[in-house]
Amino acid sequence: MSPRRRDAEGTAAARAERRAELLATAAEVFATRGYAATTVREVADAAGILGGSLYYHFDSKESMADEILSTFLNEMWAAYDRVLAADLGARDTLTALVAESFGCIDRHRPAVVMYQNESRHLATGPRFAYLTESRRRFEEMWMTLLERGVREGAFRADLDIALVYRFIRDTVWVAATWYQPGGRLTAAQIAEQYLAMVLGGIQHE
Amino acid sequence: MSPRRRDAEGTAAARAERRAELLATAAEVFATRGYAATTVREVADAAGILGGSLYYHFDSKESMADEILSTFLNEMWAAYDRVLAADLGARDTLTALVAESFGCIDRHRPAVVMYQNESRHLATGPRFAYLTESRRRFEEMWMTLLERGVREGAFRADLDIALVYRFIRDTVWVAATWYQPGGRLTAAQIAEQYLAMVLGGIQHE
Amino acid sequence: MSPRRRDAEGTAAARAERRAELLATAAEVFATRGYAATTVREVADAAGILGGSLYYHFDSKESMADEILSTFLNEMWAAYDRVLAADLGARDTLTALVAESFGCIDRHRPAVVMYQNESRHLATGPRFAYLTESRRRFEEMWMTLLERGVREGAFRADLDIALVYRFIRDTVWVAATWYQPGGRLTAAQIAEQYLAMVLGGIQHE
Amino acid sequence: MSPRRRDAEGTAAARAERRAELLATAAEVFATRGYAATTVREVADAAGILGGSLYYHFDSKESMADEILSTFLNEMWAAYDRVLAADLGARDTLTALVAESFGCIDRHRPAVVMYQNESRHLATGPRFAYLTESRRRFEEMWMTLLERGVREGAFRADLDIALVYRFIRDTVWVAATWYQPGGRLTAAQIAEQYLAMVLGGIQHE
DNA sequence: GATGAATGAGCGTTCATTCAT
DNA sequence: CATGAATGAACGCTCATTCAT
Repeated sequence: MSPRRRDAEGTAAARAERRAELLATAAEVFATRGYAATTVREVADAAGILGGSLYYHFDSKESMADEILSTFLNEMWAAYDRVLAADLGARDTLTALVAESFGCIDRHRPAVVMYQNESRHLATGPRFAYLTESRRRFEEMWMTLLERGVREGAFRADLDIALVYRFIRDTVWVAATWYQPGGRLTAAQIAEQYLAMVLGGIQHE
Repeated sequence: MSPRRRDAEGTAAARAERRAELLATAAEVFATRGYAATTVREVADAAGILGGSLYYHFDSKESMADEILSTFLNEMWAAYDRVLAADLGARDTLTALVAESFGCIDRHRPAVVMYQNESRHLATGPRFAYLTESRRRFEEMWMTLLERGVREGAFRADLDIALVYRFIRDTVWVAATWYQPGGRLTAAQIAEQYLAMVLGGIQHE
Repeated sequence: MSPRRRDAEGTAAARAERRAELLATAAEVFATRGYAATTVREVADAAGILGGSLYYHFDSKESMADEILSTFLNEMWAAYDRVLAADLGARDTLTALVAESFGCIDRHRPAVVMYQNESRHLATGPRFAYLTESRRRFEEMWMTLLERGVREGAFRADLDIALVYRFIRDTVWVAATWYQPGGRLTAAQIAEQYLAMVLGGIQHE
Repeated sequence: MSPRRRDAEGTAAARAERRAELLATAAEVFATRGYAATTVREVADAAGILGGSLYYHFDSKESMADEILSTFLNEMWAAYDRVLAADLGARDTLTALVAESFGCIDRHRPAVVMYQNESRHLATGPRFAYLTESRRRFEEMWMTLLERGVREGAFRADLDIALVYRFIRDTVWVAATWYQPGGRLTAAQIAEQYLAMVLGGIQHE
């Protein structure tokens, strides 16, 4: 590897790293204060630079949100696709999907919070069409799984499938709003408990 | 009762009715677009008047949010207090609370959505201290109930109580974001299904 | 005419009048300082209001430029079309067109200056496509007239027509940059002298 | 000449050449987009370097404009002074001045366009006082020439001298906005035609 | 000579709010 | 009660400029 090549890589890598740093900061602030209510100056303050300086790295406030959300969704779908490719039974697939979801919350908490709070509003712009598409695919995936589970006798047949879908979806993702990495419970422990509740109910038998 | 008195009451009643109308409109728009992203003009447009005219009825955009949220919370607590006063067993109390919660969603859907999306942000101002207080009381009420339920043998003892609390809280309230009055399922039917899931789990036994 | 009708008309008229006032001010400032170099606050200062207040009347800085230029061009073409409809000989048509042009300069001086200085730059946006179209029609009209004049024996045949076109076009319109309504010479007097020069040359015979 | 001396000269010459290159690029961009509307980055892009790098060569955007305009004006006045020193008759002086002017347009087209479009605006700063002074001298020179021409019987006496001055000035310089070096007509041919028009008029006798 | 990250003033624009009518 | 013109603070963003490397 020539020194020039190494330099170029070093520069590009440093740049990417800085972007990632700034995006992590921005995601944190957006998640805490809300995207619309957060000013670009607040993000910059949190990053220790001036408002205008953010525009050296990003085109716009919107493009920060875009990059934060798409990075998260890409990783989420990669994880989901691995689970689906494993071709497990309905119950085990559900278990694995919930576990992966909590893993995403663990690694992308601010992005998940943003997704919860802002996607409905952001999705109206053409730039965020992928949010709508992701939501559609997500619903499709879960509905298919739940229907299969009922067919296979793994899940109760007396429940409204669409309602169960929303029940699980909301239950899992809203956890991002209160989950704290490094808190009393790990993401895996929370996933385990959630699965116990969702599968078995909270009632003593 | 003198004619003057009656007039004054008529005027005051008309005024209150107009306020309520405007607040219902505002809540709808705030819930749809998000409080921060909604302009006063959008609220006024939806009400068929001009932006400035809202200020005859309300001090500020914030005071609209205040009135919307406090009206909802007051009614919610009145309903909860009636349930608690009935002194039922843990399981029946839980059932009644969930039913009442879905009733609130039915009657105050936009306010509940606002509460979900904005309360964290709004609660930072002193004017909205009651949001924090309500959240505290809510948690206290549910934790007490769940602990009692475990003690009484109504609920499973192997679950993390704090997690169950959040599980139920989120499950119930997030429903406001998709619930449509007059849709396929009534609020009561949704409540019933939710209770079936929460109590019994989705797994076929 | 009902009082309501009269009121509505009065309001609409007052509004249109205010717009016209503000546009006249804006045109003056744009012409003096240059469109790009003029800030919205400078326009507002000249109008005695605050920067933001302009946006009650206009969508954007660009829409002010648009309205100023299109108003001027519409009137100019109306005048030109009247001349062309009169079906005069080439010499008299040229005389009448030059006279009307100076009339436009007299009534729309700042707009003409803006057109001179900014149209090339503004015309790149789709909103100002009419500037390009007007320029095309203008050239076509003049070229046709000059060719006819040569054919009819009214104008010299030894000159490059395209050059004569530019000669006249520039000569006439650039006058807007120094013409002062109410100055030593009226627009009509300037037109007369210009015609004498253009038609007869400055050389003593 | 010592090697050191030769190196220094070589360096200084190379530096001056790079400056001239960059100024030519800058003038082109300023003329095309307008000085105020052109960003330093656009100039740098056109030169194939980064925005900040221009500041190694120039103090500021303004100093680029300064150097472009003063270089042009210095050369123009050198040419004019040569003409005036020849002590020709009024008609021949006018002919020579117009020819030299078109020569300037040929060699300094972007600078002339900038001068046309921006000098009024730039001249307000003290740094560009020479623009005002040049304009004054220019007017003085032409007015003196025209008055002499009328006295000598070379030019018509029935025209307003001040108007004739502006007529010629505008006619000549505005040509820079459409002249293309290497186009259908050379600068000398355009000058010839312009002189034919200005001196003899466009009318057939 | 040139880079690239940052600065900071200022821009066009928005919007909650006021108030004379 | 409502209008509509205006306010003024703040916003997202731009850009001439600086400077360590």
